[in-house]
Amino acid sequence: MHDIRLIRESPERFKKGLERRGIEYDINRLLELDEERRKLIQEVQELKEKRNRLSKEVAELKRKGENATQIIEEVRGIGDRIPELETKTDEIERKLYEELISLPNIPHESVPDGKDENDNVTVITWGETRKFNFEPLPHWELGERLGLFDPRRASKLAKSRFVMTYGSMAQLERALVNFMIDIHVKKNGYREVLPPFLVNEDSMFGTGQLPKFKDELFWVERDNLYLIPTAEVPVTNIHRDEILAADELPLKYVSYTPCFRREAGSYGKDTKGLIRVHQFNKVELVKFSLPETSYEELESLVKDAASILEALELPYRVVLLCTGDLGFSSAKTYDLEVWLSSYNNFKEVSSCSNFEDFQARRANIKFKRDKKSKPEFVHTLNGSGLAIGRTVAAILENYQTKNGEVEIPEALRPYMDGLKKITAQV
RNA sequence: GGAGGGAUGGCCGAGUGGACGAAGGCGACGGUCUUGAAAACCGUAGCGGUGAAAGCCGCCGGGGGUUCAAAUCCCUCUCCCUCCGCCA
Repeated sequence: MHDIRLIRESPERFKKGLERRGIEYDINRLLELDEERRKLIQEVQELKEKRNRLSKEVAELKRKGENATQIIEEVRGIGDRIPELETKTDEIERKLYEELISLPNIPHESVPDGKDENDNVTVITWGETRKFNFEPLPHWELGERLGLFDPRRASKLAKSRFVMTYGSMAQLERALVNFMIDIHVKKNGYREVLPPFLVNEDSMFGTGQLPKFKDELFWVERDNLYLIPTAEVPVTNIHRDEILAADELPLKYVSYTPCFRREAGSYGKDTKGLIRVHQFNKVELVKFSLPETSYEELESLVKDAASILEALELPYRVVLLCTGDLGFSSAKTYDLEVWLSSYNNFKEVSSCSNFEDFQARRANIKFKRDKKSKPEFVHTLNGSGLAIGRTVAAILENYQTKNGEVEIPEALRPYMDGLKKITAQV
């Protein structure tokens, strides 16, 4: 959400920011509403001031036992006008608010201009993509042939786009969760948190999923709760409506949760395997930062996420999203993409973003530089560290052997009871 | 699901429609004292809006109402707690 005062101060900057996202927006509408709102507020304030003053006189007279009917009559007239003006003010404020919450964040200056994902910029490529001396299988075929991947029965249990794994493939998933959390806690200095998987409307609003992206969410109507689409939602909202101390920043959390996404409008895309499903596991990194260091924090967030891929020796690249591909709440985003032979391409396993104060303003998360100073909004950041299902897919495809088995990356073996290879029905 | 009880500042906790942004305590911060610390004593402190500023306005869970005037009265919603039932 945007700050109307900043827009008022530098409307051109704001307008250009939206234009970079390809949004033509009539900014004057905002400025007019703002103007009108402030005029009304001042008028109401003056009336209230008068009413308060006269009411005090009434109290004074009554205490002395004197007659106050004359003043009471006078104040009554003022009192009648106030609700009228307040209704008008509320109406305008509502309109202004609706506008402000519906506009996406402004891209950071370092974000390249572009129309869509084709204009994204690759900034790092790491590792060699594997050359196979046999025809490699996609991960879903590997999994099914091994008898460890069962999307058909998962559809029977729930619906299509749900998946199920058995045995060492299920264990691999669980191992990856522990492996990733351990690294982020022990090496990267994050604090582990296990949050609720269902959250209320306020939380969904705070991180920007509501009201715009309701169709993407699973909703439990009876209790008016939403299944989280990412741990970003509960974890960022941990500090909703709080004022933090500057010396406790940055706050760094790591969180494992399942994620639930309706994937509305993605019919026919990535229909096979673990790439696009309604429920998947993810380890998420969330930071609360000082405004002046948030872009350094973004860089280290990317490194933290990438350290997992390096530990697993999976080839990846880091892509800087262009203005046209940037998410609604983000000011700057790097995607980490892992090599998948089935796609003959890199596929996103992590998305690391700096939201600046966009979410903090929605969720009302502030900090104070010291006791006396005025509260300011923090900057929030998050990134997957990593998406588990897609990492499983990447391990299967990158570590497959000629006979359709899968080697387990060295670093992961301690988490797999020392198992070196996934074989049929294990 | 049934019955009852609550929601006041960072925390605890008073509050008779008018002197209440709100007693008192704890905690916090600054100072005095001290070699240092503790104790004691003195002092300072909420959030938002509006305004160039002084100031003004609003905020006692949310929303609405009564009144010249609401933390206080009325309506409504939400959340929390206790007991019973169910349950990993």
